[in-house]
Amino acid sequence: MATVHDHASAVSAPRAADDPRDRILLAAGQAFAEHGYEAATVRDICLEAGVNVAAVNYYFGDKRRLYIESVKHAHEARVKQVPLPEWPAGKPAAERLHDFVANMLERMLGLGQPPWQVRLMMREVLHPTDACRELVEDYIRPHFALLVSILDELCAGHLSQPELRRVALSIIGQCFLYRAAGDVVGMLVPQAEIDSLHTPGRLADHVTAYALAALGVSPALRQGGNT
Amino acid sequence: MATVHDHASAVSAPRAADDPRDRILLAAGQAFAEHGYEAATVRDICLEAGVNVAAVNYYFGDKRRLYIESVKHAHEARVKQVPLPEWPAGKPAAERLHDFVANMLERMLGLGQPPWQVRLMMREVLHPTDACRELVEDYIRPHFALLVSILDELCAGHLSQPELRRVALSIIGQCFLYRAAGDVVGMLVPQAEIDSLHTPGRLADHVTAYALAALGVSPALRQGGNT
DNA sequence: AGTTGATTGAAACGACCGTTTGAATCGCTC
DNA sequence: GAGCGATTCAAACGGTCGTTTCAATCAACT
Repeated sequence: MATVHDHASAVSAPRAADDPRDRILLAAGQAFAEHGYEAATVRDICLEAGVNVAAVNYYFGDKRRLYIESVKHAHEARVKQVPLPEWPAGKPAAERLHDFVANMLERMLGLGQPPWQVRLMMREVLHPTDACRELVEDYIRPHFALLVSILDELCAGHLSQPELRRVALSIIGQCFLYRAAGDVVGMLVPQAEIDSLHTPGRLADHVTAYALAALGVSPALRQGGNT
Repeated sequence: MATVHDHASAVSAPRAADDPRDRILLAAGQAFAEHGYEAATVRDICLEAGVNVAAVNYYFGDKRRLYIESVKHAHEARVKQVPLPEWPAGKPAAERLHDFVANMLERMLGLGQPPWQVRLMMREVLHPTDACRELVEDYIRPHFALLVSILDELCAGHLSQPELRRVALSIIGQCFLYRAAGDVVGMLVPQAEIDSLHTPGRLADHVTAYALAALGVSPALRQGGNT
C-alpha cells in the first residue's frame, strides 16, 4: 500500500494550519524533548495530537523517521525565531560580541519561546544520533564561525586560529552550562541569586565581560567592572 | 519471601571480588551510562553480568533501585579514584587553581579511567532523578565550594560571593562542554587540533590562563601568554 | 449518483519489557 | 546425611511497545 509521506515532503504542498502531520510533529517534539526517544511512546504522541496511532506510520513510516523529522522541524522553527544577529558596518567588535552572547543565551534560555525545542536539540548535542550532523552543519557551525570571526577582529590577529577556537569554546561552554546543567546550578546557587542574576541579559554581561577582560580589551574583573 | 538485599547493604558484609551483586552493578552502570535508564534492559544487564534475570530482583528489588545503586556505586568509585586535591600551606592560589582545573578535567576526560562512570553521572546532571541530589551534596558542592574559595583568595576580596560563583560557573562550564558536548566539539574543530590540544593538560592550561587573565592576575591572552 | 484515491478508525499482531514464580541447587551446621 | 536458609535457574506472567491490518469514511471529479 502506498502512503502519502513518500512524496508529501518532496512536493511540500501548502498544508492547512491544523494539518495532522503538523500536529503530530508538534506533539512528538514535545514528547521526545521531555522523555527522550525510547521513553516517549507513539501512543501518547498520537493521543496528544488527536490522531490515530496508524497516522504516524502513514505520514512518517516509523518512529525513528518521526523523530528525525521532529528534530529538523524544531531546528527550523528555532532558526526562524532567533536568527543570527546582523550589524551595520563599523559596529565595534566588543559590542558585537555582547550581542552574540546575548543572542545565544536568549535562544538557549529565553522564556518567550517554547522550551521543548531547545531541549530536543540539546539531546542531540549531548547524545548525537543521525539528526545531529545536519544540525551541526546548518545551525551550530555558522554560529561558531561567526563567534570566531568576532574574536579574531577583537584580538587584531594576536591569537592563532586554534587559540581563537578555544576561546570561542570557552564562551559557548559557559552558556551551555546554564542550559544543560541548569538544575544542578540551581542547587549550588541561592534561589534569589538565580532570579536576579541568572537571566539571559545579566549572564550575557558576565560572559562578555569575562571574555573581554581575559583578552585584555577591557580591565580585569577584580579591578572593577560591571556588577 | 524475604530477600537478602534488605540487610545485605546494611551490614555490608565483606563480599568476594566476583560477587554477583558487584557484577550486576558493573554491568548495570555500563548499560545505563551507554543507553540511558529506559533503553537499558535488565535482561542485557544480567546477560553481561552472567547472572539470571531474577538476580536483579533478588539483590536490588527492582530496576529503579538497581539504577540508583549503580549511580551511587559509580560515584563512590570516582571519588576514590580522583580525590579532591590538597595543597601544602602557602601554595599560591594561582597554582591551586590550575591544579583544581586539571583535576576536574582529568576526572571528566581522563583516559586512564573507565569512561562510563562519568557518563552515568553526566546523565544525572543533565536530567536529574532521585539519585541527583545526593550526588550534588556529596560530590559536586564540595568541589564548587573549594573552587570559590580559591577564586576568593585569588581576588583578595575584590569580588562578591555572587561574582565569585559566576566566575566559578564559567570555569566549570568550559570543562563541562568538552565532556558533555565532546562529539559536537569534534565536528567543529579539526581532528589534529583535538589530538594535540584537547588533552586534559592542555585544556587545563587554557582554562586557567583564561581565568587568570580575566581576573587580572596574569597578562591578557592577546598580550602573549602560554600557547 | 458513482468511482476513485486519500485519509481515518478500531482492533489486533508479534515482540519485548520488568517482574514473579516455584522448583532445583548450593553451602553449611548439627 | 538430614535439615535448612541462601542462592540460582528456567519458565512464564501480565502489560506495553511499535507496527500492521483492513474496513469505514471522506473529498473530489466524471
